[in-house]
Amino acid sequence: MDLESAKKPFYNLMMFPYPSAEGLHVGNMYAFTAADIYGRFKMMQGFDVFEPIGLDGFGIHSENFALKIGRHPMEHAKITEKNFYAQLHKVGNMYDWSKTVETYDPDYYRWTQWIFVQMYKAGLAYRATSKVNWCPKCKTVLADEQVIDGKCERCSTETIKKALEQWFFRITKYAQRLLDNLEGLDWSEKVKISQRNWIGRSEGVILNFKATNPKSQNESISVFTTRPDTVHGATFVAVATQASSLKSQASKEKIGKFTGRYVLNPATGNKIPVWRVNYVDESYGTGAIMGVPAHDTRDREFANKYGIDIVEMEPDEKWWKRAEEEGWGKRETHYHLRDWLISRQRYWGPPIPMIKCPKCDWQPVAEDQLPVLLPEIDDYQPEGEGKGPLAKHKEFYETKCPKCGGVAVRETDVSDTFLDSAWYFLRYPSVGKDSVAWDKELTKKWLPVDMYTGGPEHSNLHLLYTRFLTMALKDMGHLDFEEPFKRFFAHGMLIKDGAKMSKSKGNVINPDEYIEKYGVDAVRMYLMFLGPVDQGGDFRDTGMEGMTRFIRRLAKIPVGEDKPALERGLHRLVKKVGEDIERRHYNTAISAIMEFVNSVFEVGGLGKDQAGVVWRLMAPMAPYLAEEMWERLGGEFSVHQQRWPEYDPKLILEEKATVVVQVNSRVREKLVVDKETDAKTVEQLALASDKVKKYVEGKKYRVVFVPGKILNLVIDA
RNA sequence: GCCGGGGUGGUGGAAUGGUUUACACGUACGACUCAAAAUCGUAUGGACGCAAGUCCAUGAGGGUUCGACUCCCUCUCCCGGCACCA
Repeated sequence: MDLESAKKPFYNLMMFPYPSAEGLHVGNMYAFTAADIYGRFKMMQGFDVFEPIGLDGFGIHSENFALKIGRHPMEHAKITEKNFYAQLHKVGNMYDWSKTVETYDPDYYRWTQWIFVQMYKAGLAYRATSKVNWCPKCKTVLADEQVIDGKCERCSTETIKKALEQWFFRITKYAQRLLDNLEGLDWSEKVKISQRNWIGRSEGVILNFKATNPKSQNESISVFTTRPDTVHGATFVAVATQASSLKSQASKEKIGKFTGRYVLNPATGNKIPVWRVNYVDESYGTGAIMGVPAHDTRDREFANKYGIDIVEMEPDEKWWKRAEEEGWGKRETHYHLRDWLISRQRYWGPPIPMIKCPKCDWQPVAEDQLPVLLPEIDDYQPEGEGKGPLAKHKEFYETKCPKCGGVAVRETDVSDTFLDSAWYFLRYPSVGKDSVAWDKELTKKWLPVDMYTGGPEHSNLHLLYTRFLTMALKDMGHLDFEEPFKRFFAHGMLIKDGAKMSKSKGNVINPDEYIEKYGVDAVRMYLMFLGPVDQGGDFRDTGMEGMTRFIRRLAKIPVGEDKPALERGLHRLVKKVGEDIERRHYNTAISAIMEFVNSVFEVGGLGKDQAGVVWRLMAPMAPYLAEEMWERLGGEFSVHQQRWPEYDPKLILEEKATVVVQVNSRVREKLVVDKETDAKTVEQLALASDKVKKYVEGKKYRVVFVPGKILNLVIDA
């Protein structure tokens, strides 16, 4: 399809996979099939559907794997790319293979770096010292997701926090907008709630606890609280422990030490002690809290342990007001969202395009000098000491200052993988345009994305980063929309025989084997038949056999004269399948087709036109079979270019209806009558039946009647 | 702890106020076959019963309603996410 001339653009995007060496996971195929069916359906409805695919092959996941098997990440990327694309060609999706994106391709990361420069120029990228997760054994920085219960994901060593100077993106500046915009998005409530929690807005008050000695005001302590209405119960103030002292987030035990100081409770004027405790996070709020044992369970636990006073009280709204009026409190809104840490002391990522000059400080690399190529080096293993492998390569980092031309050094850290994937959807339509990150006209035409399909596990990080970046780029004038995905559909998880698939259990399905054995259409159909895609499904080999049987049966349908007896059923099927695909309930669309096919065999076959309708209904789900059957009917190529069939609403209506006759809400009889038959007539018919008569004879009853559905004779006790 | 999602036959699931268990898997029996596979047919929630039939059943308990898998309340278990969130 020609993207420039398309009339009714529909951008059908699925989250691109990161290519593991094991190859395409059946879970990928599950998600991609679900997305592809929707895209093919939209195409048959007359949309120009753009459905691209690519690889998220830069970053720590791929790098770790390469390290593990001792292969150079660059070489590894080439191998996995070949395998992945070969596999992706086999899953029956209508990808636009002329527009692929690989995040490790210099033609791509050139623009990832360009975005970094734009962020820097806009004041949204800054440097700060931050504590990162550090594994002493692997000597490397770990991402938060790689730390599980305080331990390194790879070697189970207890991780520590290490202070390093890093690059950050100022996502917190957009916290409120990220929150507000959620309202207007056609996303599942689940994902929206997850984002709201992640952003974690809380409204509270900064309260000032004055020092006991009025002269030493610098010994006052400010705390942040969302519950100033409990301030009169505060019997201590707790401040965070020093970073140096042990603070493992795994430990549930409350530990503290009295500082020897006292402050005054602003509400009561009481003198209360100041403690250092391990359960206060120094990076949130003011790094100090008021301890209210009567109201907060953690504070109570702590007070009990150290014998601190507990003043029982009830929350009192008046303190909100008095705090402000009397000047010892100030309303503030806080967010739990943290700025996005971009730096990675690793090899396999885009070098951050910044240069440090002794005279001019940090300068961005000139845009016409991008990309800063990632050099092919042999010592790519992370070694620690807070620096990435590139820091060992003079030929890489020695450069000149873009501003003064003096001797300067490049940044040797690379950027986070999440940055690679935070803008790829902008690139797809513009692949091949070498002079811009994205073409203005194409972007106007194709974006934002109409339908985005992917895993719910990306609700917080990936989806928040893309939204943030899109907003920032809009504010800089590079885009004219601020929400990247109009609709987001989260698929569920595919399991095998009731258990999560994992390498250690050895129950991971390789889609290639199944495609080889059963054919891609049968695998697609089976995956979609398991249940609603948003709920996930349980893959069982016996079920796979069943679907194969169905497909064989389909191919055997005798086609001849139209069967009038099937006409109504066919129109109903068109309605049902269309509606089910629209809401991504492919499982019930398939059952409906199965039911129809069962009825086809009852009447001994299908008319040619009728068959044509069925094959078109099946085209999105079973693209090859539908094509073949369509061709056999003599239909013009291709079935996928045909219009989605229409149904006649009048033909769907039955003139007969089954009315269920109940006595005291228990089913006693079923009557087939004209749809419009009135209550009296149905009642007469019902009473003529012995099954009803024996329950109501000689008794008084009242009648509940729903035309065409229910006649309930209620004998009141 | 908080926030989501869920609990329906032997299994995956269907049904969003009106015949619970669609569709499929599995199982049993039968047909075809020398035999097996494949295919086709029949049956298949539970209890009692020769049968007609009756009663019970959508995690547990209660409520609303002529009628509840569906709506409301309480509880419970499973799955997922977040978490010393001040």
